[in-house]
Amino acid sequence: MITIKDVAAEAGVAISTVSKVLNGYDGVSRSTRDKVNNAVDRLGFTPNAVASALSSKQSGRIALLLKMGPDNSAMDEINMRYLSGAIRSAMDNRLDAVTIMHEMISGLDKEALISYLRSQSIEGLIIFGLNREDSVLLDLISSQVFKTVVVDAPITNRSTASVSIDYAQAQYDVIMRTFENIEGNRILYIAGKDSSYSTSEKLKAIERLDHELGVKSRIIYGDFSELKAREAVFEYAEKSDIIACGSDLMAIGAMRALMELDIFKPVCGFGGVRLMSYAGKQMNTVRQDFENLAREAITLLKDLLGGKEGTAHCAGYELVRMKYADALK
Amino acid sequence: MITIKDVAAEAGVAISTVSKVLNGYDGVSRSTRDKVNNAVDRLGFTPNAVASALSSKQSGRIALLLKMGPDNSAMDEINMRYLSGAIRSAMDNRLDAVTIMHEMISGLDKEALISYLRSQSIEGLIIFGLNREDSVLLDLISSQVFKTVVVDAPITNRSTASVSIDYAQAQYDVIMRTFENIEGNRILYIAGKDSSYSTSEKLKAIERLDHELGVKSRIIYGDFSELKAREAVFEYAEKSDIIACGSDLMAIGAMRALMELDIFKPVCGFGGVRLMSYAGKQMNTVRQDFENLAREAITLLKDLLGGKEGTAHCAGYELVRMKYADALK
DNA sequence: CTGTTAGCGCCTTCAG
DNA sequence: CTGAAGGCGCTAACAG
Repeated sequence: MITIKDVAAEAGVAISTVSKVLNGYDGVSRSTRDKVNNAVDRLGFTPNAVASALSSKQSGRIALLLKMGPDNSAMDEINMRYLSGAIRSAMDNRLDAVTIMHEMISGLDKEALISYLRSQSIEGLIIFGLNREDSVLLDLISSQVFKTVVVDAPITNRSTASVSIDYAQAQYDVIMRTFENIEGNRILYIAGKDSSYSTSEKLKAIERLDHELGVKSRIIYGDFSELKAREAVFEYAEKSDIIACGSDLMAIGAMRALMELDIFKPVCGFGGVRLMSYAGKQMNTVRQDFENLAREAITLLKDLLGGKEGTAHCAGYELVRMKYADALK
Repeated sequence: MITIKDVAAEAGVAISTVSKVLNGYDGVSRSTRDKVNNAVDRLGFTPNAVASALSSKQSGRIALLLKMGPDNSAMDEINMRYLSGAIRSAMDNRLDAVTIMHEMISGLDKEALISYLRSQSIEGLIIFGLNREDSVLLDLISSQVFKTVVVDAPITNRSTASVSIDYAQAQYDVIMRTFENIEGNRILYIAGKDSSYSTSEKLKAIERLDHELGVKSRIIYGDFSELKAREAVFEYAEKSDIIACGSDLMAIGAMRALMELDIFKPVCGFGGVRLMSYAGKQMNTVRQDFENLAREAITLLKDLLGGKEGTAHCAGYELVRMKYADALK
């Protein structure tokens, strides 16, 4: 293995000088910088990240915490988008991202978790899919031991930032669009989970609709399950004019149920996953750019690691209409 | 941060002794071992993996190479299964897994890639989704610079092992089952990609059917695309008795096309992803246990890192019939 | 602007 | 069976 020492010798300078140019510090003349860079190229030197981490006490390692959830393809699709965005962005930011599934650490208490993360030299965390039931994680966040970015939950403190879209507005928008050309004002809202932060936000949209437009809404918790959404539709569809769902997967379940009942009611979803194309009819949904959300999360984390304070950020979304053709690329 | 030194002091022994019990070496008396372990617990010590890696020159880091492929949920589902299995298993084996997407390194030539992986202190690779067109990776494998396990491609050498299911047999089995109660022997086989190793294997099943049963088969390359499978069906379904597809996604496309044509032909897929439930009718498919495949890959890699030679391994599969209810959990 | 010199935390011979 | 000592490759003051 060829080391910084070899480079120094090759370039005819001191070891620390090499380190400086490698790390982009200033205080090195143009000419020595060139000498060093040439030596690096000539020798095909690549710095040893481990040694660097040990020495600088900065590993640049971050953990991506994903929730796999009960097996379903929609969740997989979303997680994959998150991952893809986060990993790429981490690479661009010279951060070293390891991914961890919630279940892998679900047995640990706060102390054990901290100790585990420390032993992995993890400096920062990005938490996807956090909800109010994740008490250990919530504690971890308040402890402020690690710099963390929470995606889709409005939690911040000095070392915690958050990103998400404006769920209340997005949910409002997609329902409004779905109301176009519809008579009636009874909405069956199939919400996600009580413990989900985004679900609470989305429910604000329903409240707002109630007040602003005198909409009559019935709220059922579908727990993000296709099956439960299906059952809700069997039970309440007749008495509703539109069916709004807190997730695309539930929208699929709802649409399938309607088809079996052989009645038509407009349905809207939330998320914008390709899977939705399989619902059977085209539907409105809110498309979240999951990759971008992850990228923003990385940027925020980088800032936190750089010493900035945590803040809440808002990402964009888009209203779209998905149909089977969307699945065909 | 509390170090091995503190533990040594607390336990009243030398640093090296602590190191030994930590790493499970023998040559330490039962009583000192206990003293050390107690000290570790009392202090809540967790070893610093970075220092350990630097010192031992064994990072225990492996890279998981995933191919995201053109956006589709089936691929996401499979990748997520692979990842989930690999990451968990890596954790159990005290390996540190980082995931890398093929596209992130697609611009690099062999040298640059080696240098990149080296700089990340990566010792081993697990490559998912390799095909004959990935020349840089193929070169990397033959160079034997890293211990690597290839999933789903029969490549081995002294430092390369492989795992996959017996595609030829599995494809044969699922087609045979689909032939049950069907008259006729004309099969439309929608294959994956020419450059895919598993596709070649699956095609052997067709050959075998031709010889053994006098089946008349027409082979079309669908490139794993739902759309292409759909088009193939529009063109050739009438002249076929069953339609066998090299992937579930293509099977979905095929089934949808049949429904639009309003004719019925049995269809079978391959993979066993939940997504298949959305095809519209129940279908036979080969269910691969992707998580397990990944776990086996990790085990093999661990062996390779431990000095064993590379070998080819075979994993199991199962024939199943998927229907919409499967999507409902 | 450049070079010298301590460590970072742990592993690993090699004496004792 | 235990302890002392010398690195691993790099960073970061601190002199020069």
